[in-house]
Amino acid sequence: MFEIDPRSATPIYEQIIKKMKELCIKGVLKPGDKLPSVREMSSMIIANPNTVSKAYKELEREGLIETMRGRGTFVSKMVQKKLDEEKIEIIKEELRQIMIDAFYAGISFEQIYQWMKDMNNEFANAFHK
Amino acid sequence: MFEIDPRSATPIYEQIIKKMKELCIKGVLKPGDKLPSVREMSSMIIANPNTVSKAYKELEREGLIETMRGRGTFVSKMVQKKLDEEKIEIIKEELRQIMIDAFYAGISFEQIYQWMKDMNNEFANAFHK
Amino acid sequence: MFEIDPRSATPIYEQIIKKMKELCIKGVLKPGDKLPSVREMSSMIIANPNTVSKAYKELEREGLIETMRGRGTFVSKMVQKKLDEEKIEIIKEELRQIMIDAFYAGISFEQIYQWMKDMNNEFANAFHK
Amino acid sequence: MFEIDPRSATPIYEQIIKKMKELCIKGVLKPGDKLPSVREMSSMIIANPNTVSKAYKELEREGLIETMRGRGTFVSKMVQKKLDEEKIEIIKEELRQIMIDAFYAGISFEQIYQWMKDMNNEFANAFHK
DNA sequence: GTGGTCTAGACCACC
DNA sequence: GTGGTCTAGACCACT
Repeated sequence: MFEIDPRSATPIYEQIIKKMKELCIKGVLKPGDKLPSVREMSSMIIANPNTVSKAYKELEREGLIETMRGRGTFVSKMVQKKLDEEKIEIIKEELRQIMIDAFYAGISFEQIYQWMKDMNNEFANAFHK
Repeated sequence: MFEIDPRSATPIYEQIIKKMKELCIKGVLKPGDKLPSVREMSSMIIANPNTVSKAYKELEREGLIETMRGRGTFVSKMVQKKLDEEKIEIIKEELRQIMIDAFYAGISFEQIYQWMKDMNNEFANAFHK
Repeated sequence: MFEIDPRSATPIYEQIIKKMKELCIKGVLKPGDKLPSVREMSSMIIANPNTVSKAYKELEREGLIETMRGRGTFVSKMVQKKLDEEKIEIIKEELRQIMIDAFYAGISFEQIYQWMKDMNNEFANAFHK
Repeated sequence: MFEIDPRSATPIYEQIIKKMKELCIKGVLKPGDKLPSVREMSSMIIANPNTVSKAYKELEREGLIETMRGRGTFVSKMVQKKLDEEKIEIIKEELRQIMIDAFYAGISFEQIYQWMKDMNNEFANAFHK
């Protein structure tokens, strides 16, 4: 369920953030659910508590999770999808880069579109609710 | 034409690589075209020559450009789109991450698809040739 | 009337203290009024009794409330405004910090002054008696 | 010029942030100026590099400073005072709390207003430009 | 040289 | 029990 690759080029804390977002969007983690404590998680994935803490703080800053002092960390009830112009521009640029990489890797336009549809399915059709 | 952002989180040498690929796919740079020399480029974008050199070497390794000793660096004639399973898997993972980020940024599925089509247009319909 | 935010970065016991002071200065709580017991309050705001107790003790130490053994806790009759040099210096530093934050948040000097006047009104003109 | 109190209740990294903002608003640090490197600063104030780094990152997130990879950290040229509703509400609440504390400390309304004007002077009249 | 990431281990406040 | 802060020291990528 929670796999982290310590050898990967992407930092561990980022892997945690990504995994968490994925679990939330897939509905595995629901609003109000308690997350493993920093120490629990750090021993689960064999990482330093500070590293987990860093991931949790970033997720909190983004509004996906909330920490209740002395009680633990929970999935937020209100995930307000705020339209941040700057953020949108960044995502668009990332998409452009992927399209370029995909082209050079010989991936077809249709293949990408198919992947997108598959992913939306995986995400419990999050995009069409 | 060649904008680099020294403040960006993505390394300068990577920005150069990306920009190069984009110019190639858009048709601004055509096979056989001569690239600015490392020194020219480094003074153009105000970067360390080593940084530019690193980008050129990586582009050469990927087969997009070729260095002719004593004559300069040129866009390759044959850009072989090699189907590298590993590379494809990486791109798919990146796409998944973009889909997740897009969801939380409030971007719609249709918006993403529209962007993709626009980009293909920008890229001289590279995907449908 | 008595809202506590368990998600806030400021500790719950501190939130209670602040809220109490606010209710006193606004005249909602008057000298001699009985406060909810620790247990009542803790169930009202869904907090640990120890947390409420800590807040009450601090308020008593500051002289705002008094505990009558066996009878309960009451708002003090004499709130002596003691001029503590150290305390004043702290408040001045806090004000300086707010001014800096306000500047970077794009808040105008006049806006701050207006807020101050509004708050004095809220506080039953406590400052001008 | 850069005094940090390791015994203070406010975390060192926060003290750095506050000091930095103050130096910027006072004009001691000007847009484009280079900041001491993380290591320099950490030895200057006798703190751990990680602690300084944390402060720098937060300042960067807030847009006051920018880091140029491998070159160092600089005061931003564009300090866009973005009107963040949430942030403004927080500042207003902090101001309310200060007013309450000031009242109980026996500080007069006029005294606070005078302080504000003095501070604006200190800040090179930042509020009235 | 610069900052970014990570670990190990410590102490503290809050609940 | 929880997370927040800090230190010491390490390794790495980028310029």
